[in-house]
Amino acid sequence: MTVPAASGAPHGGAADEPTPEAVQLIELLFFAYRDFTGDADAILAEYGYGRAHHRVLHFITRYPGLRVADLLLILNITKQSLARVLRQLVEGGLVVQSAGDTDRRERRLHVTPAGRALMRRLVNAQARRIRRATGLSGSGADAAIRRFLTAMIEPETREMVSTLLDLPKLSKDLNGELQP
Amino acid sequence: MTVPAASGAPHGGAADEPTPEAVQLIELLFFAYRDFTGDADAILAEYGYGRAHHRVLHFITRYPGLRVADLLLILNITKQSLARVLRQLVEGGLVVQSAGDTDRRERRLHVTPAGRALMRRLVNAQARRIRRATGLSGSGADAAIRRFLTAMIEPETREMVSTLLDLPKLSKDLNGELQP
DNA sequence: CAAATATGTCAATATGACTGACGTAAATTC
DNA sequence: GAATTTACGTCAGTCATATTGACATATTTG
Repeated sequence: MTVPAASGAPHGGAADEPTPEAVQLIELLFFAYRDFTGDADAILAEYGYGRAHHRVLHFITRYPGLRVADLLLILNITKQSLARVLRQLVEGGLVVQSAGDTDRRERRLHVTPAGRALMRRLVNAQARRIRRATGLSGSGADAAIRRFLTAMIEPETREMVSTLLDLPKLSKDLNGELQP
Repeated sequence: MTVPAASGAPHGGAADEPTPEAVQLIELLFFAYRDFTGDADAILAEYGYGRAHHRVLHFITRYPGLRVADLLLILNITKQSLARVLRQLVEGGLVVQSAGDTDRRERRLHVTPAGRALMRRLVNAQARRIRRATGLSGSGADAAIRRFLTAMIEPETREMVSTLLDLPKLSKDLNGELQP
C-alpha cells in the first residue's frame, strides 16, 4: 500500500476535505510570499533594518499621523515589540514623533524625507513584482485577486483593512477613526 | 512643494511608478498571509511547535522520502536551522528517518501516523480558509489566483515549484529529481 | 483629586534564523 | 586501496523578532 498522498487524506471523505487545488494554493502562497518579502528584505539589509521596520514604516507612510495604539492594532503585536523597532526608526531619522494636537499624550507618527526615500525604494521593488504578476495573470485578474486576498483576511480584521484601504485620503485627520 | 522622493520620480514620472492598485495589493498580501498562517499557528501552539515545524512537516508529508538536502533547497534555509526543528519532530514522533536504499548516507524522511494527524488538522484549517476565499471570488477565479501567485514567485524558484506541484505522484521515487 | 488612558521601559524568555568550524560515515574517484 | 567528495550532524555564538509581566510617567477625564 502506497503512502497516502498530499494531505494524508484517504480521499473521498468528509465534505470538509481539502481539495487538491486548495493544497496547491497553500504551497503557492508560501513561495509567493517568501519571494515577495525577499525583494524588500534585500533593500532593508543595506540599512541594517528588518521586516518589522518595513511594516512600521509602511503604515506610517501610508497613514501619516498614526498613533502608536493604532499601529499596535494594525500590526497585532505588543507595544514592547513595537518599541525597539520604532525607536530605531526614530534614531535612524526615518520617523518623527510629535505630541497630538488635542491630546498631548499621543505620539503622532510621521515619516521624514529619508523615511520616504527608503519606502519608495521598497514599494517600487514590491510593486514591480506585483504589476508583473498581475500583468501575467490577464486583464480583470486584478479584481479577482483583490477579492481573493480580501476574503482570506479574518472577517473582523477585514473591516479594519477595508477602512484603511478605502480612506487613504483621510490620513491627515484619522483621529480615532481607525477602530471605533 | 513636496519632498523629492527616493529614486527620483515625484509622481507622474517614470513608467516604473507603483500603481495605487499594486500598493493596495501589498497591504492585502500582508494581512491575508498573516491571517492565513494564523490558522496554523493556533493549532501548532497546542503542540508546542511553530511555523518552522509546519513547513518541514508539510513538505515531508507532501513528498514522502524527501532527503534533508532537498528540504534545505526547498525551504532555502541552512542545515543548522533545519536541524533543531527536524530533531524535535523526530523526538516528538511525527517524523521518522531511514537510510536511503541505494545511498545509505541519505536520511529519507517520512511522517508517522501522528504526523499525518497533525498535518490533517493544519491543512483542513488552511484549506477551509482558501476554499472560502476562492468561493467568494467567483468561478474561474481559482486559475487566475494560481497564475498570480505563480508569477509572484522568483523565476528560478518557480521552476522548482512547478516541478513540485506537477509531480506530486512521483513522491515515492523522487530520487534526486528535485534539482538536477 | 482620583481614575482611566497613551505611551514608555526594564527584565526575562522563546523562536527561528544566521555564520563558522569541525566530525563521521558512506560513496566516488584516482 | 587510499584519497576525496558527499550527506548529514553538531557545537558554539550571534541576531532579529516576538512574547509575558511589572512598573513608570504624563495627561486627560470624571
